[in-house]
Amino acid sequence: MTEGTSGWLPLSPGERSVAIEVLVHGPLSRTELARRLGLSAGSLTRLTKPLIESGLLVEVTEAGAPAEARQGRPSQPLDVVADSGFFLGFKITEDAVYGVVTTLRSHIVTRHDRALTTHDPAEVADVLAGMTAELAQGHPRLAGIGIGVGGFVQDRAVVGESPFLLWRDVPLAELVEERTGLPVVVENDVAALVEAETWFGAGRGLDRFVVLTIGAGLGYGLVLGGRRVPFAEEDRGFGKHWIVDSHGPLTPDGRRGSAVSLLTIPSIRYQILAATGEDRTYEEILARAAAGDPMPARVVGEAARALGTLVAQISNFVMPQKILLAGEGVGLMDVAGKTVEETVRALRHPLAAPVGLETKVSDFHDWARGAAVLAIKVLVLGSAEA
Amino acid sequence: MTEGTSGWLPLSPGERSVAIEVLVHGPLSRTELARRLGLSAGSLTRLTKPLIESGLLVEVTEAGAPAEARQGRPSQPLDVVADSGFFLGFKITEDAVYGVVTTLRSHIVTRHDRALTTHDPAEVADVLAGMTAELAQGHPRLAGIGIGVGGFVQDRAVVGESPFLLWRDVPLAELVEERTGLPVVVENDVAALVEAETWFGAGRGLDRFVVLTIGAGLGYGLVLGGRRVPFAEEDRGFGKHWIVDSHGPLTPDGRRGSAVSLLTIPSIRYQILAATGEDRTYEEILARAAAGDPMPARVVGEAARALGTLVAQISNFVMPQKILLAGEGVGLMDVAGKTVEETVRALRHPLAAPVGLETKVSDFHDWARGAAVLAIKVLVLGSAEA
DNA sequence: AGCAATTGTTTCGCACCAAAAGTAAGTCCC
DNA sequence: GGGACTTACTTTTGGTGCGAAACAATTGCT
Repeated sequence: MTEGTSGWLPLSPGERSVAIEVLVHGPLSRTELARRLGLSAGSLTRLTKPLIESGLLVEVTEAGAPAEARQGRPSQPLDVVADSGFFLGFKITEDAVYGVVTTLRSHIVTRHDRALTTHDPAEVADVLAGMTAELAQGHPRLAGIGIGVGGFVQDRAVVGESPFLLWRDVPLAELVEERTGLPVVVENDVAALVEAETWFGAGRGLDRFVVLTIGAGLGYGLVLGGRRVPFAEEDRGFGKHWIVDSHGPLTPDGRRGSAVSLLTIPSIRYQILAATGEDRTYEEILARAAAGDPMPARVVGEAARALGTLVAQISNFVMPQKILLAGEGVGLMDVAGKTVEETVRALRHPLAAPVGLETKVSDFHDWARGAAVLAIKVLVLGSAEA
Repeated sequence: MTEGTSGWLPLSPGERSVAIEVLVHGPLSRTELARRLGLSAGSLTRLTKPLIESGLLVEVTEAGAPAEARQGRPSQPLDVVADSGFFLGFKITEDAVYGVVTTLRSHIVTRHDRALTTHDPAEVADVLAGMTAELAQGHPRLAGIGIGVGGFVQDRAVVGESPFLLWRDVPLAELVEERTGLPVVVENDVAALVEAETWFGAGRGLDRFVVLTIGAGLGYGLVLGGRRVPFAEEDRGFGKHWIVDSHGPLTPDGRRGSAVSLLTIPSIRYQILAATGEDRTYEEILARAAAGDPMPARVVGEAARALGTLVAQISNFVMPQKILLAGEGVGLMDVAGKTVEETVRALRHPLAAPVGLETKVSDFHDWARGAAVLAIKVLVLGSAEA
């Protein structure tokens, strides 16, 4: 199962930086790489040679678009062989496991989900191993597995605490490794998504970047200096009960105007249920709000103002170049995006640089992809960062 | 003027890290340094030798307190020779220049101030050069000058924009260098103070740390991963008009509840003047508020709630281990510290880790000291970071 | 005195890199 | 169409910085 692909591991620091640069920023010539990495031309020859020999990189002929044919010897761009290795990403939720197979470039090749009927760690590991076996059939060159879990994860291996699975100190990486024989990386789901977006997504190349996810709960990830800032408390969920409006409506958790009670999907549905007695889906509520139905419009408007307040506060204190709104609950932006933007404007200095807001509706497969990207990051690049 | 002291420049990266560690964390043995820096024992012998020969470090005999006399060969702690070089720090305000002489350890040796009657760049540089000449009499071994200015500073050399001096693109470092013959580092005053506190002050050794200054204006500095996060907008003052309470009182700048209009000394004095017709000093207002005089108590309480809101929002999104409140306007904490803490508690999750609040009343000499520390950082350690 | 523990030093070899010189592969222009 | 030029890459060489391991120094303990 682990045939062949183990050839390009491990990488030296120099090789790693070359691999990352090509992986993230597409085909690049050696000279261009030397410029970006601050190395000499000679070093690039030395560093790229083993990467090409191991099959991770290839010289592409760029027959399609030579762009501007300049003077001198033509450059010889290098690119990663996207299918030189495949990675598995899993996202574990309360009642299902979502799995994807991705290339080195994090493109999703296959999806595969399975319901979860138990939370017993060994049985969950069995489920993951079973899904791995099935997915391995179509893609023999699996190089590693990434698993995203809501909760606090230690050392990218042990689930220290996961409230919804009722887990404490479960060595999930070990359990799955011994069943599959593949290297496994476990990480908090939000952290994995943030890493993925920083590398390949909305935060690519940015210095200051924030990810805010809205779904069953809220997620918050901060990237500064191009690196994710680790917050232990955050993964435990303590940090998220932001009070955005102490004059706001009283909501289920008994605290006025907390972001969780105003913004998350269950809270919005609960508010409608409590007010009208009708149990509507999130999409139905958004549609009615858009249509002008007063009650849903009020709840959605309140949520939009809460979101705008959060965005403004984040902008004020972190000053990101971009904020990515992700998760299943960002449909809000389609209906009430204008309210969000107005709220942000009202709470910021008129001369402050406008914050870039990007919305990305994501389903559970995107979370799984995030976990796969983390596996790529750790396994291909040798767990550079803690 | 620049005799002798130029011997220990420049340092290699390894030597630099050793110098910083000893400078910041006091006397350390070679073995201890090897442990902290992740280097081998042999490397420490190699790295410390030139530092000792140049006179920057010495082996101290620690005759005073051998603490626990353990088994084995006794360690040989190294310490910086604090008076192997002196540094000048200046803080330029609208109507005065404040100067200090500090040791390598940033202890203030001498203070010297002078009124500023002009804002012409050349004349200001003349004043700085004159003060330098006077201070150099008592301390011949001056190694460099640091200058803190409110406003936007480029490349630690050019004042790009300073509203209160009405400067644009003034090459202040160059002007002072050619008058004194000493190397000069110019930086935004808040940035310099943050660097100083991160190195030698409240933020020593912390990973996540925030500085909030209250005075004629507000200042905000963020340290993550032990490094200050640079915000270009921040230095321009755009980021600080945080709206902390959109239901708050209307204040001079025409926007409801901005932090500047609720918290800064001029704003508080203005509020009292507008309400009572009496022009009181900041200290008088605080004293009256403490005594229970309703009008000052209301204004001060409002300020305390605004400060608490800021602290809570910063805690929520940056999760610092400590927030330092500095500047001339933190006397507020003595009178209404309880209100601040209550506000913070009300706006955070009950299970969230409590944020460490530290208050430090600072005068303009502390700002000047911050500039001196930056000069130490850049000049001794070779401008490691941008 | 002998042994263990701990710190610091010396020596050696390896990994990595920059500089410089050399080679390859194209364009430009008379 | 053929030399001159330009740019990309490779090879060679030398230097730097580091770790590993052997060695020396200095103490406490028995």
